[in-house]
Amino acid sequence: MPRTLITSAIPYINGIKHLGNLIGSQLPADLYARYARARGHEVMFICATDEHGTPAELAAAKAGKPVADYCAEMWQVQKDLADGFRLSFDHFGRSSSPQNHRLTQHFAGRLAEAGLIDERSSRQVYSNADGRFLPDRYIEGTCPNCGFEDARGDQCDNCTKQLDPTDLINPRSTISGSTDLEVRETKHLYLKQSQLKDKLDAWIDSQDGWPVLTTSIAKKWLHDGDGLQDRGITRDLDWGIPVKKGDADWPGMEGKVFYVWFDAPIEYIAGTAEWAEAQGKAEADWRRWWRTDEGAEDVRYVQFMGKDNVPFHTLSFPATLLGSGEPWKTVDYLKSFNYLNYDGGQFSTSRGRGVFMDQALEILPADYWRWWLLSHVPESSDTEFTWTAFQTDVNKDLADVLGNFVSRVTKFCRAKFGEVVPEGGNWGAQEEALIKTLTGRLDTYQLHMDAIEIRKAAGELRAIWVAGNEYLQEAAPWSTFKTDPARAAGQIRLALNLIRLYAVLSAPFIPDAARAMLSALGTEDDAWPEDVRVALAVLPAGHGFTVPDVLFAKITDDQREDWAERFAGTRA
RNA sequence: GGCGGUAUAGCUCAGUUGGUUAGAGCAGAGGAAUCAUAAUCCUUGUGUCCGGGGUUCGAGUCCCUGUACCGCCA
Repeated sequence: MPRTLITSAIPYINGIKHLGNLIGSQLPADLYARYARARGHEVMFICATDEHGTPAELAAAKAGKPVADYCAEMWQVQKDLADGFRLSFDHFGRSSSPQNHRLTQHFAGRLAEAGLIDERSSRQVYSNADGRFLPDRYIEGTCPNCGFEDARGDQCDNCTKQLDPTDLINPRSTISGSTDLEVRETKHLYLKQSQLKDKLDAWIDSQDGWPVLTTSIAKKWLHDGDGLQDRGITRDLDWGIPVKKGDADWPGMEGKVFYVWFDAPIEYIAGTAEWAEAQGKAEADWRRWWRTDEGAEDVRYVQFMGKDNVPFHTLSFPATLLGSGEPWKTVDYLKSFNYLNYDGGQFSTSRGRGVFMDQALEILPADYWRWWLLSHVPESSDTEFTWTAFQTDVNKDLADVLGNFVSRVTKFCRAKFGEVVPEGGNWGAQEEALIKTLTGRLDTYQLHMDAIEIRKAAGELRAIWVAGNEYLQEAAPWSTFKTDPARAAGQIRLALNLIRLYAVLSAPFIPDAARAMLSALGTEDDAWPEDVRVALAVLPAGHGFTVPDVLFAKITDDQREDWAERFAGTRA
């Protein structure tokens, strides 16, 4: 049995994500996980929340809560929304878990032993009032260059000159507004990525068939300018994973934590360890997914992420894994996405522009969003979400082509034969032609899904739905029924089986509707078709069914206008 | 300022390593059917493939250049 490890980029903890974030990693990852399971793979699908760092601390402070409490609450919120979208994670973890603490410290220790970590001193701004060091963007002051009063610590937005926080005149903390700041000497750990440059370069060259987007971004970081730079992996914060060398203390690093980008990808591994604990499994049960010396040599590991995350997954995280000198599983295929734009502009979390995950589920069932987003996933370039396109596409594809097919077949059968699969009639040329068409299209569909060519797969699935309508149109059971009822019965028996086949093939995209279809047909048989001819005979004559409710109600013009207005501006 | 991406039918997008009359879905037009969520099916595209150069027997597809939009970085 093939084994597939799937991870989705982990969403940051502060706040609810918008649809652009969803389609950029979690949703396509879920599609692939569902498909792989349906094809009989043993799948481990991991996601988590990314909880450390200054933004989380500030969001918690704003909410008036301890950061740990805030993160726990927001984790639950994100977990519920993931469930709402039917994201089928085997585990949805937290980067703040004990497992991640241990693993992160372990990796740091291994890297130190390998001579890949440097201690370097730097001068940074400390705020006495806030009791903390301030990252560049949390310091503002007057620009020494142009006199602009709200220049940030890293750059003046007025004259665009790059700044060092210590250059600012009358600097102040943007957290508290305090001007009681001083410059302190502080030591930090740096991961010597530059020493791993050739190894990473060779590793990327050894990958076959990665999307151009992925490799071009990685190559640029490797070769641009002075090449891959060393990166600081620690911070002067309270909230995070304490700096340790494995189990041992790290002299000089007391009170410091690892920087969020260092521990976040390690959470993929830790999340699998969390899964094992939650399932009451042994250590070996998760290690067989991640250690090539403990059973992971036959695992295929696929990552999903937006293009902004590519450098971390092609360089930083592999640097951690390869640099450890241990046989950890590295990614085999990295699927990256462009951005989804909203109605002529960007989705914006800060301005509340666009549709957020909670709002989306308030107005429509998950399947509507899943279908539209997946069939328009920004694979080769940025894509545009517009309400009119959403309305016409969803109405056409889901309501008219698929939903109405189910409706017309089941209702016709009920009217002429009752709610039971009718008996009689044999397959003729039309049926043979349909089987031939479907066999070819199924083959293509699988090819696209295997290659994670999502838009093409969606197009093929839609064509499979259309083939059913074409068949009905040609077979015209409403017509044959008048002259040859047995023939009509045979046609409808085939059409009812077609509904079951559609449920199975569509389930990765629209799991709820798929379940509703199977349920209406009174069957649990959701086996992936090995042979179309056989699959179209699963429901035998005499098998009872019920006419389901409308699968997909259409989106009305009023709804569309209402939503377009509601989500255009600021989030309530 | 540096870097990257994108510019293809009214709209959203496909177009493998350059090769014959540039495609799909939607929208539009015409027709068929009437089982169905007024849902389906068939037919229908005279597009300067952003502009300008160049390489080539041949370029949407490669090179140079200009323009527009969008990101990323410091």
